[in-house]
Amino acid sequence: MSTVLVVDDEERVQAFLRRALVSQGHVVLGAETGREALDVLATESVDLVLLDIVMPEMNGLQCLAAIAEGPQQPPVIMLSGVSDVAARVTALDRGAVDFVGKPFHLSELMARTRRHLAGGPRQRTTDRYIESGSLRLDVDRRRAHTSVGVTALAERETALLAHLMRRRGDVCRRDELLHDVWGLDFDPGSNVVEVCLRRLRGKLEDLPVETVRGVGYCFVGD
Amino acid sequence: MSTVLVVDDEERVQAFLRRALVSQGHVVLGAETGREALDVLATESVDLVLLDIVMPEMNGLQCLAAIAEGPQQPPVIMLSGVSDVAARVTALDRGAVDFVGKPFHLSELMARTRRHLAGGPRQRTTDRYIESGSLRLDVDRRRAHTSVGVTALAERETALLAHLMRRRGDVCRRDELLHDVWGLDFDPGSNVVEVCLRRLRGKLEDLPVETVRGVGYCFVGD
DNA sequence: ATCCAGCCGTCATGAAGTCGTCATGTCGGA
DNA sequence: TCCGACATGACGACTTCATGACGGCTGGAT
Repeated sequence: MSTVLVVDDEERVQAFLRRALVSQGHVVLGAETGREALDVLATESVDLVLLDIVMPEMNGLQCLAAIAEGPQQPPVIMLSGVSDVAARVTALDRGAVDFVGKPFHLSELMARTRRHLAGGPRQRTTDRYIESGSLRLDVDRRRAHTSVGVTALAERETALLAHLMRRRGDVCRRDELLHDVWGLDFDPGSNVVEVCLRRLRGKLEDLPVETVRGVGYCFVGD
Repeated sequence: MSTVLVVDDEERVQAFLRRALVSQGHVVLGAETGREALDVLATESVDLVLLDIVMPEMNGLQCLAAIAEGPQQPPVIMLSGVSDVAARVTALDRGAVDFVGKPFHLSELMARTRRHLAGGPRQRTTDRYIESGSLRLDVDRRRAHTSVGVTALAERETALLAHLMRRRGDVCRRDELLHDVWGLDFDPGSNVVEVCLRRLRGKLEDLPVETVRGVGYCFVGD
């Protein structure tokens, strides 16, 4: 996956972050001082740096500046126990991509980590909702909001509707749907697609999906 | 879902931000001048303001000061094309909760938007209470205050509910909960999560937590 | 030390939801 | 009219979740 460098002089924080990052599938490098961090960056390819501000010898802000001069400039997320606004501004000004105060919630830090790693597994947050006219699909929660009300959808139904809505106006061929929604590269010889769409139509009154005989289906929203 | 007011005199920036925010499920109001923004704030309920600094007529800093005098004081995130440190410090000193330089990464701005709409980590880390609708969780004393009364919760129950409430609106995956609430990086092969949630549901009538089959749970309070 | 109450993980079992398949009905086009 | 494609309703295997019960454990009170 990706390589993350954790720079913190506290042993426990190091271990804590390492565990969390490893469990997310990342390779984790550690450094206990700014200088050590720069050494690592000089030799290892790093995709993201988590950098504590308060450290002995060379503090995080100095280290951040040094990283900006170095051979590679991975994104840096600053960690800090102080909620000092000035430090935060300085850090962001000097090129840190994000700033997280300690104590932090692990999930939040992990979310930010994912966000700043190129093509992270959770870029999907941007298309959580798909809208068209009066219909809004919440892909995460699998709910369709219509003018009538809110309807819960099954996973497969959500995937199918999301696909059709993302390609609104285009005709989605049957084999395309089988490939993208069902992950099948062949025709199962049954009418799965029709049945799934039928269930959608049953749940959502006036679903703007029309049948293109012999080809597939087309979402015709706004 | 929240209401966000975007104040920027540039048409393109407005549209750009509007699209991004709508896709996150927010209601978006627009204003092209500071005065217009104040008018909106006088009549509409707004949860967050994105405010450009450089504007004709009344600039962002003046507008910020005026907002602080107004009927409601929603959090304000300042946007600015200038990288002037002084402007940033001034803005933050005058009560802006965050400062983002243009050009900005959309994902970063959205992250900060979400953060400040969710109640902000500045308070969150120290916040003893987590509230949502008629439900209030006292994290320290492990008590849930509802419209019915006060209920004592166990430690694990409190941690789970706190996590779900902090991420209200988001679907919390099972493995995420195991990681953040139980500290497990692997699946114990049992139904701990379900059982713990069951105990919460047993103690708190009408707990607004819905299950997303095959994924996890989602707190759906206002 | 002993007992008791609450916490919390595990398990067995039942209920509910998911989803592919099939049989049959219906419709459109040549 | 006939054929093929789609619509529809039902069924059942399967997965996942909800639920109640059990027991080890711990900390406080007796």
